Amino acid sequence: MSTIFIPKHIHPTYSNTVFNDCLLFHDMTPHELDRLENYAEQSKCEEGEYLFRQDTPADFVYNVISGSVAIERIFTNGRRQIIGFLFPGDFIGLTHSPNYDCAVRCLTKVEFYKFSRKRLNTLSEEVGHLKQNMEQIKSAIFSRVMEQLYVLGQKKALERLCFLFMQLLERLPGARADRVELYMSRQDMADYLGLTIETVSRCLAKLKSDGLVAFPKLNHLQILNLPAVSELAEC
Amino acid sequence: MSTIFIPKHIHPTYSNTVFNDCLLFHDMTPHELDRLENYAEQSKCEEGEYLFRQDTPADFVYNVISGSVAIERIFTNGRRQIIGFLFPGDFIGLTHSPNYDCAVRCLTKVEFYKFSRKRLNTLSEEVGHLKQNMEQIKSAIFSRVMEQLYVLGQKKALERLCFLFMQLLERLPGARADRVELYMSRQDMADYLGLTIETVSRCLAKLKSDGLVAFPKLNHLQILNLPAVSELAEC
DNA sequence: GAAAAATATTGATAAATATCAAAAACAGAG
DNA sequence: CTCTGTTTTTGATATTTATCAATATTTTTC
Repeated sequence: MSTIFIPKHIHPTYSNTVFNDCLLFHDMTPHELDRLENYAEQSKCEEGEYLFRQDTPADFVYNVISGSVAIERIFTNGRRQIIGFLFPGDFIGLTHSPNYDCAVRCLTKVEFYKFSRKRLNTLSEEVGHLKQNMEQIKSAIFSRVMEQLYVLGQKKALERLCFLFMQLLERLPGARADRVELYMSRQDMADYLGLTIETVSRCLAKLKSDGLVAFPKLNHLQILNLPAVSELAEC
Repeated sequence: MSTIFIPKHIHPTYSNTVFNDCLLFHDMTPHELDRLENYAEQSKCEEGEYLFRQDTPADFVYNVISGSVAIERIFTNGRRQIIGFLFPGDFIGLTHSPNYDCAVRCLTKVEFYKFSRKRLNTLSEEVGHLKQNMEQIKSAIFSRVMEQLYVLGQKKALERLCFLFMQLLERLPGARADRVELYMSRQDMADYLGLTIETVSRCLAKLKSDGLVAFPKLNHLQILNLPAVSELAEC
């Protein structure tokens, strides 16, 4: 598996124990959660910084507490493709390879928990739920990447953007149709969707003039006509 | 994880035990291989038939002995995206989800080994190598899918075709630059590369007229200028 | 082996997107 | 608040790819 962990995630409540409600730690007993908590180290990273770089030792697994990151893959010719965006609750780094095969860049200030991958693996041998949950997360991630293949292979620019919007609406904790915060730049959107920044900009203009969306602020998206945007995204 | 298993694979020699040299069964003792052999059931499937369909119970893992298959994913609107092609030595069906998330269609007559997924999982608990190898295969597959994201997101039609050719050259057992058998139709190539059949056809014509490739027969590709094709594929 | 069916190629044109260039909007520093 | 640098938008045009239609080739059937 890879470094990317993008589970379909219901926003965790970190109230009691830091891991409650989090998909990876679902169904675990209080005792098990306590043990896990001992393994976690909380830390943070500033906007623009990298959590880790491609081809460096994959020693840690991360769980995003707050903020957003972009998963980037650099290719031989130096160009990059953004593989996905991750948000609070999402996991990063559950790869099997010795090195990370992607880089992770912070789009905002990011708070996260950091686990030793080795320890997490050891623990997963002992705690049945943990292991099963890890597998489930991987399944979900792979499923999402396959959907993205379809998006890049078959959809038009406008549809790709709507797809991104729907994805953000579903995955950003606290997002509502009238308030979706876009943490990434237009260039990031372009690199994610396989478009140029100009095409992204023009599609946004079109969606605006058609009354499907509005931008009270540059990075604050309002979806005015959800059925229409959803329809374009599915198509 | 998903149903797709596309290990970077050195053609297995099925001479002594059927599993020798096969990535999944690498480093296993003769005793372990014997045990595994008991779990395998050999079978075959005709061209055009499906090994399995999307959203059906994922009860078996397959290992291709001979022939080629296409991994297809059908989306809500009924359109399909080909996720990848599999060849001798490749594994299919090592998903974690209860159902397959892709369909597998035979491009040719296909011979394969069939394992009960449950049994394979049980065995992987006991045989360290097996489990590790399974993880490694998944890593490789995921890595490949990410590369494909880049291909669909960034490359032009001509480059995508060259990418496919290089992939076939590397992965088809026995393929050489002057003899790459294309088991898929032009439509399959198009659905894999996110193009139309006409664009595929025109790109082939261009590559031919530029002297980079030749087609002694419709599905028999000769790469005449390997550096040039490789260059286009990387780019 | 000839006819029919399926698949692939080619042509003309339209649509979508990229490219290059300039203007506008925005964000941060002082 | 104003200046400066960056990001975004818009405009004009070129390139790429899709679409629709016709022809050619290959495969299948009898």
